[in-house]
Amino acid sequence: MNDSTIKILKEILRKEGLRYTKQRQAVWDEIQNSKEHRDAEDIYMSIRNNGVNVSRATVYRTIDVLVKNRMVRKMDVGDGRNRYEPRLDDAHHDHMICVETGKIIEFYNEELEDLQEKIAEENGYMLVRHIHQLFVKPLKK
Amino acid sequence: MNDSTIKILKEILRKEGLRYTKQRQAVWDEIQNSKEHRDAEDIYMSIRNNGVNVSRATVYRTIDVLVKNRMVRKMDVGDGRNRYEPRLDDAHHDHMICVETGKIIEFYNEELEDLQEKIAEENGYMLVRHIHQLFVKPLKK
DNA sequence: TATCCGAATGAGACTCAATCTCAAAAAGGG
DNA sequence: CCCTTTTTGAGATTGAGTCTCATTCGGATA
Repeated sequence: MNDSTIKILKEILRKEGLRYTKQRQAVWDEIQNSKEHRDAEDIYMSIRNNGVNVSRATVYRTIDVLVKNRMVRKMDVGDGRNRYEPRLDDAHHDHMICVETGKIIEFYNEELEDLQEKIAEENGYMLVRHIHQLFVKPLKK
Repeated sequence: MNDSTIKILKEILRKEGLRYTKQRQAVWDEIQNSKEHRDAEDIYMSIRNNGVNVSRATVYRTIDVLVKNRMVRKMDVGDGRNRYEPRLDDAHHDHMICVETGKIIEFYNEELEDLQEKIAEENGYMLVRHIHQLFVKPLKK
């Protein structure tokens, strides 16, 4: 939809030795244009409703490329369906999931990030990535 | 297999209004007797190999009861198959997964635990539970 | 210990997200 | 425009996990 992210996508596809197609562009547009945490089916349906012909296979295949290239973050909410959100250059964050409302709250805590690296190192490892979800419920007032 | 854990299991089943059966005992024995992080199919096959007749349905149903009653911890390693480990009275811990060898290392860090509660509270929530996995690779020496 | 009834079991059907297949369509360099 | 290679898509397949329901079993009661 906007010039700069089209260029980013083309750049990544070239780097991966893949071709630029309207389906791949549509998948990236769809994820990029909504900050929500959406599942693959939702993304697939939205693209079709926008009039672009695409298959589930292509949606999944494209998401894999985007995840690998850090354009999209894949998150496991624990209900069997992965959720995806755009990454672009925004900072890393983790998620808090309200067990009563299902609401997803993003958070970032520097101390937490540092601590994780420290723990990995203390065990002789280097942190590659992490999954961190807090399941919470509202504090009663 | 050992008297005290049989009593614990019977106690839980009674509390839940469920009957004590050899299948339920076998599932608990199987999980309890190995400190590994095993998947349901693995547990199912082991029980059958030990000569106890059991179905997958019963294995899954029993695991749910054990998880609910904190006898077993269910963990999502991110490959689509949940792993289970005995809990008994051992302290809580998180997991570090080596992306090169697949090895699972357990860790516990008090500071990390406190920090998570603090983050939840700062957002107006109470921590119920959390998922925390560090994907790591060995530090080169 | 025998009876009885609701709970538990198991074989296999089913669900559903995700992956795979492969013929047909499209990309893109020449 | 051609040609080769990649991509696509419809639908089949996979696989973890759940559900169904006729049959079996636990265990309270007498």
